[in-house]
Amino acid sequence: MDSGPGWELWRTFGAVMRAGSLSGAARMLGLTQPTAGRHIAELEAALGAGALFTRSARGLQPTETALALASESEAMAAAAAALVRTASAPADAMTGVVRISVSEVIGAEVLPPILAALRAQHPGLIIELLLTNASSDLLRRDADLAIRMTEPRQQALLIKSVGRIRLGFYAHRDYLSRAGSIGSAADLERHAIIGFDQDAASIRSIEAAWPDLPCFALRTDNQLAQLALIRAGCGIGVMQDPIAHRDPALVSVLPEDFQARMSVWIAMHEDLRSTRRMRLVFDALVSGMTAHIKAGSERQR
Amino acid sequence: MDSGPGWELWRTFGAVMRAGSLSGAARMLGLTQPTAGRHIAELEAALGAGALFTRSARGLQPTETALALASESEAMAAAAAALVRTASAPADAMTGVVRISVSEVIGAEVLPPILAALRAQHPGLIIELLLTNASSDLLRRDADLAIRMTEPRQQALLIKSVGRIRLGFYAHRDYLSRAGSIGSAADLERHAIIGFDQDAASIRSIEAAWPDLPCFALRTDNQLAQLALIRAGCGIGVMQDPIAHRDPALVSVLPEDFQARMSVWIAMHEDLRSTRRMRLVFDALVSGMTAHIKAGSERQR
DNA sequence: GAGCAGCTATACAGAATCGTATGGACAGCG
DNA sequence: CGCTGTCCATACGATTCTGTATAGCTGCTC
Repeated sequence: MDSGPGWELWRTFGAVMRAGSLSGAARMLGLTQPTAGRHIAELEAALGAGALFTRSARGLQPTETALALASESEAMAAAAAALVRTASAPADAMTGVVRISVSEVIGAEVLPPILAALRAQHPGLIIELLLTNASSDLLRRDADLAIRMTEPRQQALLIKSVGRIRLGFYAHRDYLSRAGSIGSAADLERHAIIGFDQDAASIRSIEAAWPDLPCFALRTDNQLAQLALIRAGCGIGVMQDPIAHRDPALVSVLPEDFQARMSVWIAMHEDLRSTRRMRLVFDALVSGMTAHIKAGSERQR
Repeated sequence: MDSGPGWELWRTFGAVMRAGSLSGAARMLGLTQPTAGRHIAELEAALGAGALFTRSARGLQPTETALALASESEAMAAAAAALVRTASAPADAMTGVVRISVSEVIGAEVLPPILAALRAQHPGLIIELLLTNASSDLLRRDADLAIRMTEPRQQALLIKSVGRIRLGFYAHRDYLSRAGSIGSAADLERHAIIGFDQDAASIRSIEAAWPDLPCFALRTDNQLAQLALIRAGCGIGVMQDPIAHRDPALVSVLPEDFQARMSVWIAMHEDLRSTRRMRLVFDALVSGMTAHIKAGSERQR
């Protein structure tokens, strides 16, 4: 039985794909360039599917065959990383690594206090935050846990719905006193709206929710920057109610005309159920996010 | 940057998990027992999460920590196997390995002629058939393509619906002439019904479709055995119309009272789109299954 | 209880792998 | 144009890893 080429070869293959050169890959992995070169040569010989790369003096360029392997190679790397995480502590311990995938806003604005409380109780926990708006793959184990705004419809995932976050338009009161307050939606024409730049999906969802919105005056795809712009009094933008309500200087704009809700789920791979720290963090995220959503329904005093 | 333990160590870890012993794992991988033992020891040292196995004179028993790693380890092995498959030929060639996951009935009764025609056109294709009724994981790449009877609701999958297969009750004419023909559903009480033994999901779906069915007289979870029993004249059972119609000796029983439809999808991982042979087999499955379903709507002559 | 079969652990020699050192090629820059 | 930085390919010595051989343990069978 031929069990294929050595797995170490696949590791350097992945590194070469990402680095674009043997030397770069060797630096990544703590090897030397000749070793990386030997690995690739051995891999090509073992596969017998022709060359994987075309060598040049400024690096290795992947052939079509190598490109077809790219995503699968990353999946293997993700699996290896997940193994290391899961094995970072005994399964029944409250120590070790947990990797959480969340959106930028949640990760920067909502999670820190939740995680702080969690780590105060369990100092051995190590949290890795993967801040990305593109939903990374839980099944592929790019992360152990995830907070999702779209319902994960996949088997093999442990899912808990925690409610819906209210969204609204907000502006700093200094901005409003400067640019003039707003009585009706028609007044928005005179105002600076903060929105997205190129993120087509977000733009479309905003347009779907509020079709008669004037076009964005300030554009960025970075949602944290949007929040900062609002707080700095640059204009009017979309904000989660619970986040806005923390700052008394932020004023809700046309709360009747512009509101939306965003459902929130916490998801975890089923296999992690028996790993105690994963379950612990899962429960902490559920209760923390529930509290966060609840805070949004109360106005600041 | 510490990039974790060597991937080869994970490979022997997986083998030890499956074999239950160092010696068995070594035989699987073409290594020797001392090497396997060294690998595990090195892995335990590298992870620092305590022992992965408790050694005994009759093998290695996984600890809870090791059990938590089992499924992820298999995912890594699946990724490695998928890499070997994808790299078994140049991406633009019509040769190489394609692994298909299908149900036992489809795999044994429907696919063979489709695959025969395909291989006649492209002799370089190597087909691996994974016959399992439990839907294996496409995202985890246990297989490259799959024929599914439930709609795959996952991103990153290329899905094509090919229609619905009609199901009905059938019996061999010899059986009916021996046991008496059937005029109404009440007559079924006197007859031998072929059905499932322990497969709770299948039993429930049958009961949902035909609530007033007498209990099964002949039981097996192996659907191929069910077909064989029907063909041998043992009794009445559920059969796909297109399969039944091939054999003039099979007679439809109460076609008005007992009928159902089973939707069929062909699914493939998105990443394989650019691999030409995968696309080829995908298209062949689509057209082949479409033809199969169409054949079910015509009675045999 | 002796014998057998299966397993793990250890010692040591051989083989495969790796790193160092070097040469050659190419692109960017002053 | 020459210099520099980066890259790949090759040769050779050192290290690491692997396999063989052996001892010890356990459970089963006769």
